[in-house]
Amino acid sequence: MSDLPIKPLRIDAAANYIDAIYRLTEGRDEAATTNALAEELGITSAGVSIMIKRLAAQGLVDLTPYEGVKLTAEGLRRALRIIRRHRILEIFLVNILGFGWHETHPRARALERVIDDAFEDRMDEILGHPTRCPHGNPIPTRDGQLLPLTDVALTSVEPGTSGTISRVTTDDADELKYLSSLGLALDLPVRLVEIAPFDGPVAADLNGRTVHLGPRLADSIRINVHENARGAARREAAG
Amino acid sequence: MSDLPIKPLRIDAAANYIDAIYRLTEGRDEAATTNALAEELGITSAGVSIMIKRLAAQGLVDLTPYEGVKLTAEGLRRALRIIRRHRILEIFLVNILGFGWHETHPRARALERVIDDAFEDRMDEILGHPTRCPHGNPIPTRDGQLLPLTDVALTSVEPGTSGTISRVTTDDADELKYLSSLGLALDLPVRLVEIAPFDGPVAADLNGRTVHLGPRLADSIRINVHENARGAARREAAG
DNA sequence: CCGCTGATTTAAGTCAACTTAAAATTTCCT
DNA sequence: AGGAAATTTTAAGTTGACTTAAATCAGCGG
Repeated sequence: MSDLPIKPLRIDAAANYIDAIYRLTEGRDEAATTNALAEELGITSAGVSIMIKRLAAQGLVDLTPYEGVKLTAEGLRRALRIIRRHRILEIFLVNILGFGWHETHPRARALERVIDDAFEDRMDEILGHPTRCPHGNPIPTRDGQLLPLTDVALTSVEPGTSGTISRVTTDDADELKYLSSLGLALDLPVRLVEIAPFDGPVAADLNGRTVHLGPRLADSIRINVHENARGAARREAAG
Repeated sequence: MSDLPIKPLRIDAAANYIDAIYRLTEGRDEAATTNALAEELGITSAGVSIMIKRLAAQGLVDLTPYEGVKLTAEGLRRALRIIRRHRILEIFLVNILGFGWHETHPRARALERVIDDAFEDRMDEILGHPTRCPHGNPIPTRDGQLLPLTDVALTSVEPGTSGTISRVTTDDADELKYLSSLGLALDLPVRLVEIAPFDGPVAADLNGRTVHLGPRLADSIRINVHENARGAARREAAG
């Protein structure tokens, strides 16, 4: 009649921070600032300040006071374990449970900190070892390897450039829902038509139909440029 | 980039208590004592004493000081919601994820307090609206109905009585593992051969083979007695 | 290079859910 | 019924993860 006491009733808060720091520093090489973390985690900067000191003491982050934090090798290892779990869960929620790609994020977030390795492995196997999440983000391997991304922002290429939708970088449910209502999905062919000036709308040819997106939303769309594309990417992929 | 803040970093402790109280009072009509709860939850009786007062203030339990607690109607409703979630999760873990029946309990326990109604409904649907968990316990309906059990303890029938294994009431992984290693599974035909005196071993014919079990373990096996059984049940089903 | 602004850190307090130790209550035994 | 033993409750302290308010620091504009 006895089970595991489920002793720690509080969820490992460190994982929350590690995870947030990873998201904030992903790609760009800068440190995550206290304020940015506070915003991301929805708590005050004072709280963050205290907590990151504890993380630093545990060797999970490198802390430069009044500067910000970066993950240490160990911190990064942990972050990638969580990211892997998160993304596999997202695929699981979509492929097995039948949720839409806009319904996965908070659920995966809640689940990722209670499942164990065996659970992760079963999902991975059932799903056929997926390599990316429903939004196109690559899934780190168990030992923390992450495929380098070759995609670029839709808004970073010359008008006329065509490619394939590789990734969507927003987590926002409403935005994702709207995008799929436009018929947008991974691996669809897309061609940038025009970017209106002064933060104007972005026109793109999506699988034959022309859609118009606000600049912020367009920015979250990543594409792999076709080999024979007419225009060239203006800059490298970001975040 | 923002998600739900996952604000309450602490898991709803009340659910833990409700759940434990249900398990302790299931079947028998007595109140759950402070000590029993403390044992079940792995905390001190002092802590339980404080907490159940809070639960009482919330109208979830009826508290008689120095006596114990019983669930109120509302408390029972909540307990049954958790139990339902738990048992559906167990089926899910076995049927979809491929875990053994001894590997489900702690995992379902961890998961049951982070999934939402939609998740529960998807599982229920995918599983074809199962009516019992892998250990044979009935699954409450969404509105808290629970099928009355008609099974009795294997150790409560006259030697010679035959029936079908309906349920196993232990949660212990090792015990469950051992039972399945003996070839025991739900719905198998079984016949009580003999109960040795002085808390002696219990001999049973299990699907043709005779197995010998310690009295405690045998006690956790429930059977539905065959209509044409030679012996009659000695007492009603318990716990 | 002085001072102001905004970001960051420290200090001190809160809250839930515990803990240990002591006090109160019930139960059991003769 | 009387008193020891067991159980339960109260009191007071601890812990983790916050909070608000005050103090400190970086960085730049003039």
